[in-house]
Amino acid sequence: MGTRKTAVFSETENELADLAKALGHPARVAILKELANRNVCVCGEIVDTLPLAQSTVSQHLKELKAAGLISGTVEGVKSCYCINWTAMERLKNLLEDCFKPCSDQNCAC
Amino acid sequence: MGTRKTAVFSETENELADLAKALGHPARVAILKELANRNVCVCGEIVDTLPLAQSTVSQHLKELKAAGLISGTVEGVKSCYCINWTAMERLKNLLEDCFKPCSDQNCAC
DNA sequence: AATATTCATCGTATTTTTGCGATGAATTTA
DNA sequence: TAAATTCATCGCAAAAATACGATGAATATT
Repeated sequence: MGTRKTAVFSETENELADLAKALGHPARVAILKELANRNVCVCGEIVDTLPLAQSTVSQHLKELKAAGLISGTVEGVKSCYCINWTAMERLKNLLEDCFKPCSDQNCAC
Repeated sequence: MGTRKTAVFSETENELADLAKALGHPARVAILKELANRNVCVCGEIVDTLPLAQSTVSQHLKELKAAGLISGTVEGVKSCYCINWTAMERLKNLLEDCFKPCSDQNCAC
């Protein structure tokens, strides 16, 4: 119990769910927004823009990276992150492809 | 601790995060897919398509409804659900609007 | 060399999520 | 009226997520 039964769902369902889950926190949305706005890859400045502890932000960055939504490189003593636009596009495409409305829509709800 | 600090983020960030979180589980993705494929609003047949207990599916439906991604009506002894295409569109738009790449992309990551 | 900065990781506490069986209400069917 | 069906909710257990401070490693600065 308490464990997600991922093995039981399709590849695509899990992929979309994982990407969505990574986006499913306002802090991570804010981080991605920040990364999208700066052309230069930002590092710890992200921490300054968020009302969260450094360790917490670091954890969120780790999650985004694990989901493939961002990439990061070490620049001396600093860590530099930026958005993975390919993954963002992938998310949009999955969203588009998975939920196509069928031809005749006569829902009563 | 353990509580999401929603009050600290912007309306838009929270809205997108909430929609994404609702989508952040393969079972809920599967449910939405099923609802998208059937023009007739489906009810408990969803349970048959998923390898989860009825109570678990019911809970996922509740979450999707709370997020506004689906709507449900009671049809006698049955419950009828269908996708809220407006919310799906809203999710896509938020995704599009929040993460616009800035003009000059020279990321080194 | 000593100090400072940056940041990932660890440990911990709390809350939320996930999942299931049991129960019960509402409606159908027999 | 009695039995069956549908399904939401409750209660519980286990796991994951959220958040923070402390620590330490790596690099910069003085």
